[in-house]
Amino acid sequence: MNQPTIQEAIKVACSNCNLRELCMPVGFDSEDMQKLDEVVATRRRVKQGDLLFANGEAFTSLFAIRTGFFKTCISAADGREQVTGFQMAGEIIGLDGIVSDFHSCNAIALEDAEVCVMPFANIEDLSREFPLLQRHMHKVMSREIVRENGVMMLLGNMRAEERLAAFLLNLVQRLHARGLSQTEIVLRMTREEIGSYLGLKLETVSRAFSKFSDEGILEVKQRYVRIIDPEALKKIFNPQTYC
Amino acid sequence: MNQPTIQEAIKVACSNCNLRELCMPVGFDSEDMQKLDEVVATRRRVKQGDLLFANGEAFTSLFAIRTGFFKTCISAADGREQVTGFQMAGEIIGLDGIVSDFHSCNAIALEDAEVCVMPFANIEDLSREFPLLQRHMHKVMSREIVRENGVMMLLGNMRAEERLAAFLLNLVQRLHARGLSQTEIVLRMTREEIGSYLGLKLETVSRAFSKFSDEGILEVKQRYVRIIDPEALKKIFNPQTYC
DNA sequence: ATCTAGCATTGACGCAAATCAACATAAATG
DNA sequence: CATTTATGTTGATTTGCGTCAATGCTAGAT
Repeated sequence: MNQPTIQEAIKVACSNCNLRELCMPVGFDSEDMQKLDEVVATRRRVKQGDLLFANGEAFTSLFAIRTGFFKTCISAADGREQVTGFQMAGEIIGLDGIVSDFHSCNAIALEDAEVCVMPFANIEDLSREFPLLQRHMHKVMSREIVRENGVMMLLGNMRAEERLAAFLLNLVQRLHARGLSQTEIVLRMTREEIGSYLGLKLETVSRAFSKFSDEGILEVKQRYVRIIDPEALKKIFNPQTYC
Repeated sequence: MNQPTIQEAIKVACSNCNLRELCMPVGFDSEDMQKLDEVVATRRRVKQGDLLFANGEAFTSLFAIRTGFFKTCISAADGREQVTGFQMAGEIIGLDGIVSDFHSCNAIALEDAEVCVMPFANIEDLSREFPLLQRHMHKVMSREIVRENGVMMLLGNMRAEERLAAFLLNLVQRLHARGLSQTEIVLRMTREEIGSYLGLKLETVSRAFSKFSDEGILEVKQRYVRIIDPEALKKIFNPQTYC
């Protein structure tokens, strides 16, 4: 689990990457885009279940996910775990490490994955040269702060079914932005991992899925989920908007 | 409540500010420090109960707190509120606005306060010029991400008394870093605001205070709190570290 | 000094989710 | 193929916190 994953010295180019609009700022001419390719040093493959980085590990790079699906989690001294996020293609992972030069969470691949390794020194150097990149990085970090604010609302104020509805709506929205279905999901995480993220036990997550299924809102077959009635889901997520 | 607070055109200098080590990077020579003063455009006073900025308001500036105490909170469509943080002197507030150019939370002064207005354009311009400032801003944002990760652990995994213990320990630690007592606090927020931050109802917060008081861990008189037994508090916050 | 409004404390009771437990299903392995 | 292991579902019961309600405390207003 903890052995270093293979560093692959394949030079890759953001300029040719179909995920560029997700990871990188827009508005560059092709000449600047060439220079921007320098943020990515290498790619790295991470097998399902393996760590991309671990709590306590030295921070050197951010990672842009090319393929695959990750979870980040922190654990208390007594072993309790909290999943702090699920990350998919085009998203940036590793921001937690900047403040102390050490990572403060574990990033684990939930399926075989490939990431672009972006040494943070490169990012900072190029950010000083390219205001568009600087702005982009600021937005990436601010977006993460705002996302976590939303999770706090979820954990502090919502009941189990509201949390699951919010989670599913967020997930399909992000998948849809990547060209996937708005209604069909194959979950990459277990009920326990969903529960950890949502501050619930796995049984409660399972029951909420079953309830939604009984009510005709979802079709659920283990990891496969189809949203039959998205409006009903939105109504559960935020009742007041609809009543 | 919502009328704009007075913009004061007092030119102030970070170079002479006793909070500089909290807000600003260290390691500048006096010449660079002069240029760095340009990040702060003006100061602004905010009265107790008034908004520093509001959800939906255009984002233009970050704010460094000179004096006073703030809360930030978000509210759902149905009125449920979540306090996302409490901020004190030397801390930076407003990072939520960067991603969308609009603030996504309310920042409310819990006591009369004064802030340094730092137009974000100034920060970005000077960050390109001064790597130390650039690094500092990245750390400020990363620190906020890591803080929120910790709050997620709190909200997702901990019981009421653990949450309150964690909250109090965090508060005294930050106050102590500002030269105040490690053991005595005068809370700036109500039981309801503490509860909102911790995902609890005000009655539960009050009961936890009373329990700690009964057990001889705290002395509690309304907003005044004295920590009699810090070790016991740490033990509650994280049992496994001590057993 | 007295009144008032906002905040805090405490008790009784109810409920949503946790816990405990049994079983079902699917994927992994020999 | 059968067997093991991980994951998921469902039911019965418990419990920690929420809800509702009454009362107390304190600061500021008059």
